[in-house]
Amino acid sequence: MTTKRRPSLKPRKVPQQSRAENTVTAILEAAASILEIRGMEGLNTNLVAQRAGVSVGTLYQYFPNKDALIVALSLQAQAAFFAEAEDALDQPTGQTALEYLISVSVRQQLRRPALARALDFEEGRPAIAKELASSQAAFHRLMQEILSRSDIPPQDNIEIATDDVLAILRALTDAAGERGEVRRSPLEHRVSRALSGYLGIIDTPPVESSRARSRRSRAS
Amino acid sequence: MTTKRRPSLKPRKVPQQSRAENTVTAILEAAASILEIRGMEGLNTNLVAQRAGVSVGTLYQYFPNKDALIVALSLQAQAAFFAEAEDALDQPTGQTALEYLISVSVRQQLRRPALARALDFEEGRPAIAKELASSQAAFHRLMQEILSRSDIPPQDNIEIATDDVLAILRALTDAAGERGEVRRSPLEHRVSRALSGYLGIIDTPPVESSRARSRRSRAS
Amino acid sequence: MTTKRRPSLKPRKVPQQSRAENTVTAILEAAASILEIRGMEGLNTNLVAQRAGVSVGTLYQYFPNKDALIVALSLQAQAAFFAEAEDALDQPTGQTALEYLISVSVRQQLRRPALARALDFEEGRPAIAKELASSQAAFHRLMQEILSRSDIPPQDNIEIATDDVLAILRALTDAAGERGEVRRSPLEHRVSRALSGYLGIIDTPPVESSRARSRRSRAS
Amino acid sequence: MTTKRRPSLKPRKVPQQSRAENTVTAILEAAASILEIRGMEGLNTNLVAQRAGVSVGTLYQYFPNKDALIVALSLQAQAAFFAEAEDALDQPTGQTALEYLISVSVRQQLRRPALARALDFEEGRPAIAKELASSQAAFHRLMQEILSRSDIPPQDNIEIATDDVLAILRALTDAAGERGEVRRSPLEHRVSRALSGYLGIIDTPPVESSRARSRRSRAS
DNA sequence: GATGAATGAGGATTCATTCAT
DNA sequence: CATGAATGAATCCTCATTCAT
Repeated sequence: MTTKRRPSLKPRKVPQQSRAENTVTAILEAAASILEIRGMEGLNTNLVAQRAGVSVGTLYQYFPNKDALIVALSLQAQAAFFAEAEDALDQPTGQTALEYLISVSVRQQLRRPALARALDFEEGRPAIAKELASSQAAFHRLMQEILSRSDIPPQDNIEIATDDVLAILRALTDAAGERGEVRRSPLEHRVSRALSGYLGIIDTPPVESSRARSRRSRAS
Repeated sequence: MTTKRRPSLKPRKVPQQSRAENTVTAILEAAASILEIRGMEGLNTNLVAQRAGVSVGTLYQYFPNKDALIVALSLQAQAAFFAEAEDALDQPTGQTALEYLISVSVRQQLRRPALARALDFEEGRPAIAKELASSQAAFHRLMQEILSRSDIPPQDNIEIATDDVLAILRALTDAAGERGEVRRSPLEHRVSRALSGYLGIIDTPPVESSRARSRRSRAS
Repeated sequence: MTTKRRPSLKPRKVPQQSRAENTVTAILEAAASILEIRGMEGLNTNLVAQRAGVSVGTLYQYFPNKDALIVALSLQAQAAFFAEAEDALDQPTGQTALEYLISVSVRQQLRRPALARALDFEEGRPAIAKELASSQAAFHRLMQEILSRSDIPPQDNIEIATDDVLAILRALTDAAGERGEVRRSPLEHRVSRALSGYLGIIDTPPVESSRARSRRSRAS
Repeated sequence: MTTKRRPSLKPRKVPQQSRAENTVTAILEAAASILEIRGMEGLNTNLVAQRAGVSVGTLYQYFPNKDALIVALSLQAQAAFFAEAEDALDQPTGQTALEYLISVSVRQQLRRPALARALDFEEGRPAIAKELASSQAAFHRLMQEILSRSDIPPQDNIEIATDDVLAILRALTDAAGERGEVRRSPLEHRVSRALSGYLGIIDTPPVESSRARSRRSRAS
């Protein structure tokens, strides 16, 4: 007992041998799959270790506590997302960049929808959010940069707009995942419409008709 | 239009507060305030009982288990919401009905934002969701009825659209609550824009001014 | 996890029903006997609960953690000691008061020597010492008051002298307990000699005999 | 008198530091400093290894278990003490020998007071005491030899007297260390008074001045 | 009905120690 | 010999729930 400093949620030690790397991977995958199937309430460190084929002690060599598992999983997902998402900046216009981002988000979310939802959920917990702050900020910056492009109507409060856009993105993809949707394109459209409306992007008439047409045909 | 006036699902007001009624109220309020301040992890039945000034035994007299507390709290919030929300059906058009609903949602959410968020969060848990299914369905029906009005563009899949609209509504109000926003009007605008975009509602310029007027009067 | 305040070591709740009082007594006695026989390393909350014939949960109703058990045990011992020790102040002279105190200490220590030693030991741990500070201070004051009597040579630094006297008292009684001594009188003599020497008290020959006599009668 | 000069029980100095020797030294020093700063509860083999810059495996190469670390540390301290303490036997009288021993003890204790206290503490644990028995016995013999000198009043029970003298010595030096005292001379006086009193040594007034003188010269 | 004492399964975490490389 | 990854028994502690009074 005595004094107990609040343990950081960062990984405790970096694996230095390859077998250790495997161990970490196995632990994370075990945690992911439990989270997916049983949710946070079914997640306990002993089970994770068992499923990963290691002892609890080993788990704790790499993760200081249970929350650190969630953090690591989130970070992993975010890194995967970011790797693809950054390319959005190469898009010529804000609108295409936004579409790109939507597409990436949707793709990621529908890969392991249940996991993604569970993580979205957990990321809301203060203890976790705190740890992910910097990573989240990177997202925020990326999105904000896109929203600041000249072809996107200027927003009253860019910070809030960014937050909201991300919230809508998450809400719709989570809902789709929960529903068991698997087709990406319809979801992308719906997100796109909500965001366009939110941001005040007018569907330019000429473009609109052609795009709408193609959408209609694709949607069938 | 379609429907006129149906009996609400929940009593509009609680009858003369009997002793038992008082106890239940005290317990729920204790649970609510704990949920608000410490979140779900800080909520435990012993603490709730203590804060409510009753014994745990008494708590279990009224609530069969912990989840029942959450369910009751949600139900209570939903009843309060529904009491106001039903009037949306009296609105002449789908658009005004939607605006009305947005307004009610925002108002409710900003009353006790932290509590509302916590409940939104918990309602996602299967165990809870199951209990709330019928109440949620009522919402869903209400919203769907509005979205089916003739002045709102027909949606490809009305079920999904309804879900999505509710998801967006929740996402934006939760985000606002988390941010500490207190002014309703800006939030209502933002939600309105997102939903209009999602639903394909074109903001007809002339209508806009009249809408703004009505909104102002409602906001008083 | 989240935030974890350092729990106080004070009893968690005061028993309000008589059976609860019995429970607390049983827990403390169980802890005492384990401490006596197996020492601190053999002491664990599950074992204490089992030996007390209650569940762990019950133990934790009354003691916030393991250390709180030690604290309670120490406090109990100190209270017992104090009850007798205070009468030392009624003695006419500092020297007789000191003798009186020695006698009380020796008697207490030899009642349950192993327990007393274990507690003396644990009281040294910062976490415990902190909690006992005020109780210890009372001792300190009592002793200091005695050492300040006119028939005891003035000490260079009364604080240090008090500390030292207590340390010697404890050291010799602990050593005696460890050795398995059971006779009080020889131990009292030895302590008395050490303290007299430390304090610079000259054993006035005539007085000595009378003191010896009185001691003998008290010892019966 | 009785004994002249016997070979010390421990090598006076460690031979040429081989690599293994260095490792052992590093481990012990790491353990010592942890013990000093965090006490026994902060001491764990993994930490010791890390602080010593070696792997746990290596630590276990040299020390069969954790207690062996404590034992080694104690043995080391006792060897250092003994190296100086033996010379006490060269003193002409029992009283000067005792003074000499007090002086050595005080000096040792005040070098690393926190460590010394922690070790004194641990040495009380049966598991440790058992291992140290023979080394402790050497102390005991040394002290007993001194107490048996003709200028020291004969004790009722020489075994007990020896024990008690050592206990007082330890108690007062530990208390001083805890208090943060750094000056040796006042502490030596206090110990000396307590022991003289205990042993029945009369402070012969004329002798007193000469003793003070000799003490001063030693203290330089 | 109310009380609050008691329960005990469940889960987090530590750390001495072993062992494959 | 050294390394550091892995082990898992041991312990602490929580909290939903039950039950005697």
